[in-house]
Amino acid sequence: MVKDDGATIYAVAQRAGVSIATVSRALRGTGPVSATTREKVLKAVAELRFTPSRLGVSLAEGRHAANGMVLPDLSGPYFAEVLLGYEEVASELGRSVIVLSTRGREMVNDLVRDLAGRVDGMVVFGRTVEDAVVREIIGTGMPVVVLASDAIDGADLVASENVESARALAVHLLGHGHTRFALAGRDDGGDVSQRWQGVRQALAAHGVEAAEPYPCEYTVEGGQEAGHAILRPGSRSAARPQAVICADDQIALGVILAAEDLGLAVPHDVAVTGWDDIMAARHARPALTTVRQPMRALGARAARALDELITGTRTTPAAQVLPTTLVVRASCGPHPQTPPTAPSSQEEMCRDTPPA
Amino acid sequence: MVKDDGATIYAVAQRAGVSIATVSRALRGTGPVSATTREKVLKAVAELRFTPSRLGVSLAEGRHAANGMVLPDLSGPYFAEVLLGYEEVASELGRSVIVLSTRGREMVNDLVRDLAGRVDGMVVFGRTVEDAVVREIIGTGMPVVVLASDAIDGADLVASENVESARALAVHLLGHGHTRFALAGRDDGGDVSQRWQGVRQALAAHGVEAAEPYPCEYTVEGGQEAGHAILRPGSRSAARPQAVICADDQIALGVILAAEDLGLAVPHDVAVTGWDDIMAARHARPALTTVRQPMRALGARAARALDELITGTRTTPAAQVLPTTLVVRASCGPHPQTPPTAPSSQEEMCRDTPPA
DNA sequence: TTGTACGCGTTATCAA
DNA sequence: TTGATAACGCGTACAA
Repeated sequence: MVKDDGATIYAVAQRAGVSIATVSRALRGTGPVSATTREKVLKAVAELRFTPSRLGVSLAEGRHAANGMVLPDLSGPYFAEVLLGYEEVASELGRSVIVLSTRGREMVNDLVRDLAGRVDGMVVFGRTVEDAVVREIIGTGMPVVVLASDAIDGADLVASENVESARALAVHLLGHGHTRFALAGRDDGGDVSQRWQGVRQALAAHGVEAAEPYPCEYTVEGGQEAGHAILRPGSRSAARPQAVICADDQIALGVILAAEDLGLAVPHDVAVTGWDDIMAARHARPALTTVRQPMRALGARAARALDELITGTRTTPAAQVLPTTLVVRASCGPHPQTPPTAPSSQEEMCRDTPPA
Repeated sequence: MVKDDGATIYAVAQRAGVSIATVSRALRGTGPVSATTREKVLKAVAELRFTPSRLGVSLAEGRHAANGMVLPDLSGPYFAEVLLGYEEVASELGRSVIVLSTRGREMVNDLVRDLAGRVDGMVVFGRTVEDAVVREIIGTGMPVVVLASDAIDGADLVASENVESARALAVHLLGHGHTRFALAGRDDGGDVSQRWQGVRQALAAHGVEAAEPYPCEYTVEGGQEAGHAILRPGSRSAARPQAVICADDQIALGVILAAEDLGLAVPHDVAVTGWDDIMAARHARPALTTVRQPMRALGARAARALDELITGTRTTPAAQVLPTTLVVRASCGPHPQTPPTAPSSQEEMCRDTPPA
């Protein structure tokens, strides 16, 4: 019965003394129905608590009215916020959202293929599924939007700007006089790759070279581990780095924890920066200097782009890159040009207001 | 075409020179098929890149192989973590997850009814949908698990313990010598009601009475607003409260912000506590004393309970209440019995390790 | 071991 | 204005 109300359109038709075609027309207003007949139908519908079976509708209409989203993980604020923006718009557009988290799951390919069978289009976070599988799905004609990654042929891309803001971050740190840098966060070949690239370019332009990124996970624990490895006396390089640039805020929080463990003061002994501007970044002490991503907007944009592709409003793939904001707080060091007593004056590029 | 590969089971049957019944049997192993025939079928399947239409399968099988989750919001770590635990288990059980966030949406009832047509069962967070609608859905025979709320007849309940831990929290604060308490967070008639109830009981047992909870939203901004209202000189009561117990961590972070705004030191001038133990709670300064909820476990338990109901393993509704942990950190005041130089010794009931 | 035919619940076309 | 009927794509008794 696929748990509906049990009542089918046939039951309604019988009860109203009409044909199923008339019931359908009366209900969706797709064709002429006399007032009298409509009355009878609606009455029968009410009495039987009839709700059209979603399965039947989808089969006949040839669409699911549902979108998918494939993300690597739901822990941490970043993906949840993107999903939030996505669901909000998708729902507004009359589409349900099916989520698939691939975190450490096997059979991801099969799960994604199954998902593809349930939706009219899907958003795929970069680095969650093999490119080959994404291409395969695109090949079936299904609209796909790739999120926070490099473009894939035939799919839309929605990402936030990485290289420029990474440069700006690095330049800001150079302005503090730092010359020994460490990077924390596994190079994922996607978003983070671009960040490291931007950082390296900016540093190189000033004759500074950073060590290879420490390949940790994007979690607080991963950051803590990285922090120990990077900051422990004589661990990786001769001299302890003066600044640790982290691939995301969670790593940065972990690095700060590690610094505490080692008796180092942030930012006095070592500067630490993050990326994303999650809630904890603002409330941590020292508050995190970071790069704010428009997380909800990413999801919302992806939802709209996907809708265009599905409805056929647009047929050629497009790419949109959303701007980010450097948020300077305390963790990168004192900003002498302003009195340290006024906390809000620690912000340079952006006031420390909550994200819109 | 509902965007599959386009190839239907008929095409496969024709190509393999067999009937669709044989194709179906060969593919799902539900009946005898000769090795030779199977070969032919698989060959045709591969050549045509055939994937059974999910719609057809669902229609024929009479099930969606999908579960729903209705939550009020996806912002903030709490709901995302619960969803994570839910999706993880559901996926493991071969079920997709459709999410519906009701945050400030109209037509919630219709959206929930639509969701009901897409799934074999659903988890509903308390206070997201009118009880009448939930009952209506239960009335259709659909398995429902209510999350973090009061029980509803005919539905399972999964919640975390509130009253006892609220008592413990209040008692701990009383132990600090505080006698003037304020509560921040709108009484929602569900989870939070229970917390306020527990707090009040414990305080009353010591002859202390708390003011009415300040009815703010469960966000940092809401907490900040509440903090100002509560802590501003001469605002609500004659004497400023010595402790502000907040309905969740985000509110608590906001209250701390407000205290800073007003030039008050936490915990010296005022103690602040939260609830949930989100990531930011641990990294805030002062670190938040809070009550840790097993967020992922809540989602995971709900998924398993729902599965039991769907598969019929269990037919009578059940309720499970998961234990919580009081996590004592710095925001509730100094703990003189231990040297303040050892940060980890600030924990009484629970070491400040990351949640499992 | 294989094939036929029906059921699942709609929408939509076409004839009346 | 209405009704019969053909899709839509599959699973599966039942017959062969």
